[in-house]
Amino acid sequence: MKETSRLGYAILGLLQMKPSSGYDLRKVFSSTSMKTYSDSPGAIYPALGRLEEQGLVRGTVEEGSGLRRRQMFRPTPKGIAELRRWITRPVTVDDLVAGGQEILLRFAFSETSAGPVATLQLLKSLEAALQAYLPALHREFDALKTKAPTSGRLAFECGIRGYESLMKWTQYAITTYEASRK
Amino acid sequence: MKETSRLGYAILGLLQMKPSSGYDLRKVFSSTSMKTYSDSPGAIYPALGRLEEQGLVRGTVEEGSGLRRRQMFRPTPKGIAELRRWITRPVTVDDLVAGGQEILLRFAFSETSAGPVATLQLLKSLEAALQAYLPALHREFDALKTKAPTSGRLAFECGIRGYESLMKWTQYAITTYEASRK
DNA sequence: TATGACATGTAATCTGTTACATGATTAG
DNA sequence: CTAATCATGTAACAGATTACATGTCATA
Repeated sequence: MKETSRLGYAILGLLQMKPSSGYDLRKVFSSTSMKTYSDSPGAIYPALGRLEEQGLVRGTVEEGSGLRRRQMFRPTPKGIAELRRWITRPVTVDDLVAGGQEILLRFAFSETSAGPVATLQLLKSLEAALQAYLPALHREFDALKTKAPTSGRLAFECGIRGYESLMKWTQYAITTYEASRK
Repeated sequence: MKETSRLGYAILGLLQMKPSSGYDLRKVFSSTSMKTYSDSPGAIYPALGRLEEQGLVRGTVEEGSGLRRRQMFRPTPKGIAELRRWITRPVTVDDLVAGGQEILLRFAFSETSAGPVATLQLLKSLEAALQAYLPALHREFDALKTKAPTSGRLAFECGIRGYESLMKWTQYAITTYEASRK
């Protein structure tokens, strides 16, 4: 079985929070802060089709009296399990290099989909991955510092700051979660 | 003429700093911190081919005595002009939403390709875009704060912190640049 | 001489973008 | 009645991934 794309997981996560039609999903993606994902019908309807083929979601046409034709999608038990599997797998350095967007998506759905314990585990896993990655980045920066032009050096610093900011957020999120569990 | 992809500009920028073969480029992309871009031959060689078709680079086969067959690529004048055009165009909010990776790439090449004045302009443009975007993000956060679950709220905060960190870096970079110009 | 690194490429496939197409329903 | 919005899709295309294919050169 082929792997599910990031858009696929984003859709699966949204459906798990609230059954929706393709059009509903488009609205979510086009409204701010989820703009990273495409709101184009040419992306969403095929993605829904693939998820349905894989047995992760099921669509049912609504036939209310005066209602427009509208297909509501819901995750199947298999879809819910797959979503949880994706969310709870450990964070790797590759996940970080890829930009952290996927991790954030996993985190955003983790509470409703996998529960607070799993959420905390995800955060700890992220912290561990960052703790492993940051020193390597610093070493690389020290090596590059002398020979690169100013703009290259600053660009690298931007990346490092980004990861450091992510680390601070992670620790803040862990604290918040641990406080709310008491 | 079709638009050049991000990978295309990354290649163009690297070639402008140092003429390279496809294999050289793969090594740059596979070695740390440029891992965002694909180091697979199936991405790089076609990308080089497209750039050559568009007249932005030119490849010449090296025929040194005992050397292996090796094609070195260099940007053409047209390629250099196109790179500068891409670097110097103003930063939009859409650029920010897309994740800021493209902006960073533009910045990384800006000094060698467009000069320090253009680099400073790019940074100022980025600052302006952030100044326009951050208040909107905060408003959206306030609206979402009450109804979203903890994980959703925290995920949003992560995004905001990222942009704030980027803003601080931008201001730091501007200061650095202005100081070095004196 | 066989193994592994260097170096370049192609083919199948998947995903997403852009643009177009269709029809139902509601508001003015 | 007509325009806008709701709602769903398709078709052509571009770009990337994966896996495979090919051949050169150094070295053990």
